[in-house]
Amino acid sequence: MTSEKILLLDGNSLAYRAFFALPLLSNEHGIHTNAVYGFTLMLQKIMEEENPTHMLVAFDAGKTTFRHSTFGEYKGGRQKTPPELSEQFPYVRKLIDAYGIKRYELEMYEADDIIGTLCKQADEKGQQVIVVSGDKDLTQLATENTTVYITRKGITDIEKYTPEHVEEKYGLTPLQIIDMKGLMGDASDNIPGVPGVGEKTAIKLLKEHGSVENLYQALGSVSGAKLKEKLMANEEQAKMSKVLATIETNAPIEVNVDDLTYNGPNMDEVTSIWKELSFKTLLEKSEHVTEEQTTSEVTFEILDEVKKSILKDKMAIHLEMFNEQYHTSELLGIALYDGEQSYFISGSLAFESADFCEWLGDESRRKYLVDSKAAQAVSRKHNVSLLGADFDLLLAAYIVNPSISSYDVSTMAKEFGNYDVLTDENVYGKGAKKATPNLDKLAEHAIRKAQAVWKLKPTLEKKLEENEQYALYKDIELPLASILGTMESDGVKVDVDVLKEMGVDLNQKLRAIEKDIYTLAGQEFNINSPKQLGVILFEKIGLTPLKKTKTGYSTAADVLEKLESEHEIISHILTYRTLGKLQSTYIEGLTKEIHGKDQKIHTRYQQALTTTGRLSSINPNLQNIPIRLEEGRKIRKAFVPSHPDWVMFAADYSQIELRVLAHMCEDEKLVDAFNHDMDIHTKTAMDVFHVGKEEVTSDMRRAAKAVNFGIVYGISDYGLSQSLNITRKEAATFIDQYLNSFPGVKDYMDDIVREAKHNGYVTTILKRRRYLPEITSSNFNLRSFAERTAMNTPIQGSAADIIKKAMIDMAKRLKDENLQTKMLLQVHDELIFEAPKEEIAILEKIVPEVMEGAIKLIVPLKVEYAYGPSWYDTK
DNA sequence: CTCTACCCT
DNA sequence: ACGACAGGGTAGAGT
Repeated sequence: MTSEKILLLDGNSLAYRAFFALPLLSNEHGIHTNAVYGFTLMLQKIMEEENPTHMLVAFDAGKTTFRHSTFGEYKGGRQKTPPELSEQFPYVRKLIDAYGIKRYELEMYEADDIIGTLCKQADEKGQQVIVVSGDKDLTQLATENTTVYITRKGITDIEKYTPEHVEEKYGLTPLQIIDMKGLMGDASDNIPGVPGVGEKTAIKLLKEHGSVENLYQALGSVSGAKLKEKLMANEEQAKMSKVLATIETNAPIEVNVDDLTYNGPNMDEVTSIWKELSFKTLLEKSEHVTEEQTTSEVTFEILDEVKKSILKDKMAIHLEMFNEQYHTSELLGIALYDGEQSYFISGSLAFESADFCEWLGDESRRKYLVDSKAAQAVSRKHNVSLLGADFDLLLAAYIVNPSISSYDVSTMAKEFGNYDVLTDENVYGKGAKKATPNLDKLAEHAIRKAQAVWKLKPTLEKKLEENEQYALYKDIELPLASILGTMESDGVKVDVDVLKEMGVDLNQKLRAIEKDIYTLAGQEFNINSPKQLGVILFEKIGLTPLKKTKTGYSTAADVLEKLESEHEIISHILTYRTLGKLQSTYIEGLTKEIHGKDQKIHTRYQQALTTTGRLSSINPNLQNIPIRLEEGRKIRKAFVPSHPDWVMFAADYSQIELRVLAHMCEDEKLVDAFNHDMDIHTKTAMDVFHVGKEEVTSDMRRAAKAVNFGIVYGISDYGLSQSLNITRKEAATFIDQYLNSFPGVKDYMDDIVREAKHNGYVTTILKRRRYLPEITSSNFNLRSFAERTAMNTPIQGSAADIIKKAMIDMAKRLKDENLQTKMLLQVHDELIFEAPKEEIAILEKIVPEVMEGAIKLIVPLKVEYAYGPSWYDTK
């Protein structure tokens, strides 16, 4: 016989525990979810750890139980179950059913009694049982075969009561727990016990006499007159209390242990409940663990070569890579699907076929792809240009909803109703275990992706049309993908020697500062460890901690700056941090990313990641190369043109976000300021402080600048007070003054929040959307965040729209003018090119022209540019 | 893997 | 009273 393990759960008790252990969470429909959530977490954890073969969740049925006939006031005076909890019980039950777990309740009996009865049955047969509850009373059920798990604070933290553990904790046997309850009573169940006898006395008495009955027989020998008197006066009550505390082990239940077989969950049902309740974390996790997701079968052919006859005018094609770093990753194979037939060809074999390469480069033969930028980059690596990319699943899904958490094909397919793609993790494994599966499995996986692309195309295109986003998708994102791919493949040249020299210099400086710090601290320690540093500064040296983090003292730069005058060590630490950051992230980090073949860095732009429509840059991130401080800015000297006698040419939009704001809110003064090309921060200072241009001090301008930034981000007095280092009150006054000075801005902010509440989303100039379900939340934080997002996203997102359009226009213009100039980088409001010197003159004309003309606003766009022998010199 | 810190627009 | 300004990426420490 296989070893059986029976898990019995006290549903009511656990739901109560979860409810009070967790904050009152609720989903977007206002249904409270904390008890269900906590219950689920606990359930998941315990099932994973115990692997039970049998399971049951017992519930209390109704208010009256057989115990009430013994004692009418049993459980009297108990608080009514809060409605926020009651409303969750149906979900708990639904969830248990979805998990395929039996549940049971019985008129007149409590969950304890059902559990007790089943325990006894199982125990008699010698079966292993685990009881889970939040109620310590159940520890009386512990036996050699039965362990009782009681939740401690929280819900997943568990204390395991074996008879030994009971003995250890109380010095009693599990059955004596009942006697203990009889003597001491239980306030929560309104069991009286003997007044004046608490846990300590009860245990002492029971150690001596063994049970309530024996105690009363030997009452004479009890020491202490007062105690004896109390016991004597309450004999009946003590005996009744013991009866009340006794869990019934012979309840007339209609289930028996064999009915409780557990066969695993119906994950579809479980996840659909999770979805209903918005359990995002669990949903995400489940995608990683789900083992058997896929259902339908696929038939396919594995080819050794690509024949012309299989290549159609419209095909889904997927290039399966080992990892997402497609510039360096191995191409594992190519899947093709024409709506009927599926093919797979291993590795880069396909590129050996002239027919295939010709088909790939034929614009009139339409390709449907998962990620056209990656596919184009890989093709380019094989010296073929992929043309005719007609559908890009990644981009389409991103435009439809930029908040989707992950853009692997499996997730996207699921999001839009196709469940037939496995996750990459599922196929390859994760972490150190990641490996390419056998050919059949690999082919099937790739083909499922190609098929998903084919099947999802109409769904997504329809959705894009409905949302009036087809143009954004087709005329902006899709062509931009090709341009970005080219920029990535072209890469930017880096002069390693410049980095190396800086590295040596930095290293020297770091060693010196390190020594100073150790001397000042009086000991050596790891300066890079905030924990160790905190101990040194705030315990050893005795500085006053101004701020704390979750885990200890905050040693963040803004905190340390305030302490700078207190001790000499602080400024050294700040310098050490600055230089250390340059060394590790930029000198060492960038050096690692230089490709040996061409001495270039090929970053990857993530085109479907940010919720606002911006790009992001990884491996490495070239959008955060230092500029603010001169020491860091020097890093830019390493970024050079890839040909001698060429220059770096950089152009950036001036105040693009504030111009977008002016366009959208149509505030008279703001629009006017840009139409007259005024210094916007000075102008703001003039209006907010009611002074003339000449009277604006540098502090006033600085404050105005911070307010302008704040406005763009969806301002709060707290945020502004932080950036200006002023009190919240002062910040609030500033904001009020600003909004009074620019009433159009105030109206815009109010309107956009109202619009977001009404539609559930906000949009940018090119109809990019961001959904904000939390805008109606009753949780202050969630709602406030959504409100700020509503104000910020149209501004940041529209600015992103503009530069994306500019990049497309720019690429076309460079081609039309037959220039050699290459667009290399995009840094949100800035484009960086490399150009032969002869082309500088024309760039000076066309770059501003194209960028400023990308999208017409009611205020002009302004572009500034500079060029020089390195990126550093483009200032 | 999470946290802290710090770099950018 | 509480919370605590938008969007990102990377490195190092410590669990």
